[in-house]
Amino acid sequence: MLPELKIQPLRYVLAIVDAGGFHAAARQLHRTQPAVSMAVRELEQRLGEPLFEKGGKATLTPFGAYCLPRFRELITQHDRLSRELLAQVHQQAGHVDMAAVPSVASRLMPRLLGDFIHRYPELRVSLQDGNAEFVRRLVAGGEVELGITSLWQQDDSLAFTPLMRDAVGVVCRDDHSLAGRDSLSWEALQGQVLIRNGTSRLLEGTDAEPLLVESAFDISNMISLTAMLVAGIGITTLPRLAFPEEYERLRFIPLVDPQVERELGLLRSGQRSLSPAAQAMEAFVIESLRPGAAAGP
Amino acid sequence: MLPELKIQPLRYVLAIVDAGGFHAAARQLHRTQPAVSMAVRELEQRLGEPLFEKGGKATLTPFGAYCLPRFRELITQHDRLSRELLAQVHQQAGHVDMAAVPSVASRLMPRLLGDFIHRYPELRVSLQDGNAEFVRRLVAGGEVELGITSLWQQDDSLAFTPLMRDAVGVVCRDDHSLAGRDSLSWEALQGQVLIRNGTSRLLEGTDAEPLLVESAFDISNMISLTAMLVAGIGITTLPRLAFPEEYERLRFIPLVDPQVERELGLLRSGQRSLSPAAQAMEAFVIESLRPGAAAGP
DNA sequence: CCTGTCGGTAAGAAACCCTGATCGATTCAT
DNA sequence: ATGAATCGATCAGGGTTTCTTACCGACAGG
Repeated sequence: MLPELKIQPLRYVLAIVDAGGFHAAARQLHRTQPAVSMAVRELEQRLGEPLFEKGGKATLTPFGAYCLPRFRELITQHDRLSRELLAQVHQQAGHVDMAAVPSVASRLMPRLLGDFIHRYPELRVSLQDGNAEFVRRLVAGGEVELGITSLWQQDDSLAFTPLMRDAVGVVCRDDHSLAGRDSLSWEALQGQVLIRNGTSRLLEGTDAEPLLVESAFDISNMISLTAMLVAGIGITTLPRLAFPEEYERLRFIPLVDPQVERELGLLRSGQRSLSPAAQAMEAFVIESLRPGAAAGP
Repeated sequence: MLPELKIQPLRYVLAIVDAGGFHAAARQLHRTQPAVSMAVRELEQRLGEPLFEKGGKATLTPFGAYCLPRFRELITQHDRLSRELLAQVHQQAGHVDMAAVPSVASRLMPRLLGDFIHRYPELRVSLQDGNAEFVRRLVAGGEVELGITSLWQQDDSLAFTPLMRDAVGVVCRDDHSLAGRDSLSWEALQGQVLIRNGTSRLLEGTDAEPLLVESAFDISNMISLTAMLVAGIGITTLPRLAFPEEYERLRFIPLVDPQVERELGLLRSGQRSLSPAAQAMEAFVIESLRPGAAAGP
């Protein structure tokens, strides 16, 4: 029912009008004159009405004059779309939705995102933060394309690229009896008031696991946790990156027996592919946080 | 530089998404499945980025999801244009600019335009009126597509289709000495106070030409002319159609010696072709005002 | 394990679009 | 006038695009 208008013949019509003839148009279109003639005639009989007068010169019919601005409009919209998609593909435009665990979001991302938007000034980034499970769920559900987190359980539908290892240590106030140590073994912590937090599960399955059953509190909120530590109510364990260095009275002492680490990495969907902007972000993150390592599956 | 997006592959993408698969889409597009697959792949490599995930099912990539509404938008605009142009061609939409001499405009056009818009309810008409020279100039200059007028001088660049002959007669007040006659010869008018008007040139070149030199007035405005006639100041000659029948005191007496007629017809540009709407009007006018005559060159 | 459905691939056929040569008409200069 | 130049139209042909037919491998459900 509806005739399919192809873009190119419409361009020919515009060219004929503003070049003032079929020959001149053909020249500027890098086509031969018959190509232009035939394309126009094809278009005319598809519309069922001539666009140019038959006699001699290239003059628009009234119908042609009616069509002209509309052709121009459709071509403009086509070109706008084409340009826009190309910009997306070439990472000169676009948007990345991502998520990270709080320690990464607050300690690594500010610098990283600053560098990123310096490298890709046209791209936009949205960052959410939440615990590892939250990040995993956002990535798995497609609500964000990338997550930076530690991986608890294996998931075939998600792809995890390790970026860095983050050692767990003990955090206490500077006047605590352990505060002067360079390193600790788990036995030294026995009998201490241990405050559990969201990262304490890292100790599960290690020699230090017995400590967890002794812990009196379980505080997931970081502000509350630091408040309790500063108040000298107890001690806790945290990965190095999660240790809030802005509190002068808190000390971080590495745990060496057992050595416990979390592995931070980039999480993405295993089946869904990435938008061009997210591809740029993925490569940028890997390059930034894993210096001297090539990307690989 | 810019890739040319053809409309059809975009349609394929939409169909794949809302049919939920390549096979189903191919069915509803009346194509085979490989045709759809290949068209999509062609589009993908033209964009430089896949639209659908590779593995198994037909799932959009994030880039594909980004493209989808934009494809839909471009297709919508294409179809809107296509539909609109088709409506123009099929005379289901459009606009006719035309002009007519005052007698035609006031006596024939109201009825004719009423019938026309009843026949073509979607079309719109603009009508200007003015003397024959004015009408001719509008048509020649392309400001209107059609004129209904009498033709003074031949003009190769204009096409004139005769519609009706309009006999000239004498107009006088009902108490005038000639008012009772059924017909008149020019000699009977000698010695009368003759008022010239815009149509008096019709008498030039006829036996009645001597009357013109006797005329005391030359009044082009119709209101003024009728006022003078009603006041009994003189008589005039007018074509039948230009005789203002709404004035009860005025009489029209046919001039039979010589028989003078003007030929009213449809005027259009000889080189410029007509818009579809104007074509409809042209045919309608010819059919309405020249009953029982087929259209000719 | 077989079977139906999915999408991808290969080869040939049809349609499409372009080129090169040529034509008739018009215009312009001689 | 008449010949040259330029205009757009036309036609045969070949190269590309885009379809169809036939077949493949992957996967899911009975």
